[in-house]
Amino acid sequence: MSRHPKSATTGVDLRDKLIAAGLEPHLATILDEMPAKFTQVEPRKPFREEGAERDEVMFVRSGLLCKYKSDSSGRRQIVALRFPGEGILPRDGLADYGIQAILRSEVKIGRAEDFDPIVDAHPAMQRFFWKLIQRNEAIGYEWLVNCGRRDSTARVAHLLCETQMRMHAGQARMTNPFTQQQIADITGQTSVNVNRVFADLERQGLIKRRGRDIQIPDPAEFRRVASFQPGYLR
Amino acid sequence: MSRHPKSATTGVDLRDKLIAAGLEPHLATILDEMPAKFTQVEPRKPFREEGAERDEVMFVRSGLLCKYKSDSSGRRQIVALRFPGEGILPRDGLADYGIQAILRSEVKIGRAEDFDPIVDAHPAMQRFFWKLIQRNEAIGYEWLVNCGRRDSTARVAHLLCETQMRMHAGQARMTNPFTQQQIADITGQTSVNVNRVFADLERQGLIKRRGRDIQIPDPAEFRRVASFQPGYLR
DNA sequence: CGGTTGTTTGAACTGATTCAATCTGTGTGG
DNA sequence: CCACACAGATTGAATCAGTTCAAACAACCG
Repeated sequence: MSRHPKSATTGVDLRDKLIAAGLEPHLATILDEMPAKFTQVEPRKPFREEGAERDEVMFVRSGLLCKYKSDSSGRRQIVALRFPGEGILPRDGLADYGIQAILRSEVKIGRAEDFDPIVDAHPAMQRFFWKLIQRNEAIGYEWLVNCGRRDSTARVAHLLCETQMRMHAGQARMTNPFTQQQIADITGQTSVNVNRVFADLERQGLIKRRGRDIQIPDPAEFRRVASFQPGYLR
Repeated sequence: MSRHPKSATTGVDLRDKLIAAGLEPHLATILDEMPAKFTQVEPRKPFREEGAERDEVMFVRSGLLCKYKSDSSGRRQIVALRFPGEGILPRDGLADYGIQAILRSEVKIGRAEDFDPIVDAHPAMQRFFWKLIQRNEAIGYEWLVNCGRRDSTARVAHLLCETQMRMHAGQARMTNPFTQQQIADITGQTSVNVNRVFADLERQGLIKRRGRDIQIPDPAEFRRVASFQPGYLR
């Protein structure tokens, strides 16, 4: 099975992406022309640490980033994902989470001091980011339900469904971008158990695997098992 | 043991609270004078349902509100709390969560159509709410770590520590506003187990209980057990 | 080829759930 | 003031889902 899948995700044009998400074209242009640099972020290497200054805006052009926190006992929890077209807004003060790449990613990084005045000057842009924040909030709530109330099978299946949507993949197949350890870090389990869940899902005929490629013969049934209701992704 | 503690939480002056949280006085006044009505919200009664329109701003004056979601199997997860002085911002479209009172609460409710123009007109107010949103985001991330990575004892202890801070109580004692069922709904457990955790904590001398009143003989040790780092609350 | 990362499997263990029963305050109506 | 209903807390026993530890295996990379 392929262990290191090529970053299959195609790079997106950020400006188009922002427009598709509802931002007016002329505002998207302003954002696009904001001084910024594109950076390659490698998986498994430290990128932004917990407790560091976070005075940057970041937009993911390709790949996949995660925000993570570590408990005092060192156990890691991934608390959010950022797919291509999504971003991480600056916050003042020290960030309580770190950032890492799940797949090799291209990230556009701008400074808060350039970003903030732009947003201040355009109420429409404000409203736009407001909505994005609310979407992220809704996803966070859904993750809490996932961790707190669903069994391990549903947790993994739900993550796959959400990932599928956020990658804009079809419902019948997808390429799983995560290692089993990362799925464990997202769903609050151990990698050993995630492995068993995958085996179970396959045994039940809910998925077929070929390396990281996953076929879903009956998407409706799969979503039922995952108790996945895509509404929260808007 | 007292079963129905009087809503011990004192009502706060919302304007003062907003100023204390960093909003400039003249902006606080504007918000304060926004058309709005005060409502009594009773615990355990439905207040705002999942999937309903959510075109209101709400500020908690006294008591305690929660946002909750239900899984398809009907299991309930509380995904956020709102203490006095905190608020719930409007979102466009249907909300994916319901709202209920944990304690009898007084809530100031305004319409989004009154609130939005005010925020649009004042970048400083924008920045203010931006920060509040980021605080809520940080709390959400911490809850994910709590549910995903800590054992049941730490989960309950952590919730108590956070509650203590957000209620502005001292570190050596507090009045627990939750039923054990609600703690279970927050920490992703069953009420039976929460009960056992409380018994354990007491047996270990980490807390002393008298009804809903909790004494914490050694706050530093308690926070260690909870792996509570208050930084995320700012 | 050797090193590294990720996946798979087994066996033993344990923390938490489930189900069911009991107990204890509180408030209500007679 | 008592009887009753009710919400919430407590406890026990059986069960089970998920962890832990350890080892083996597979795929890719330089």
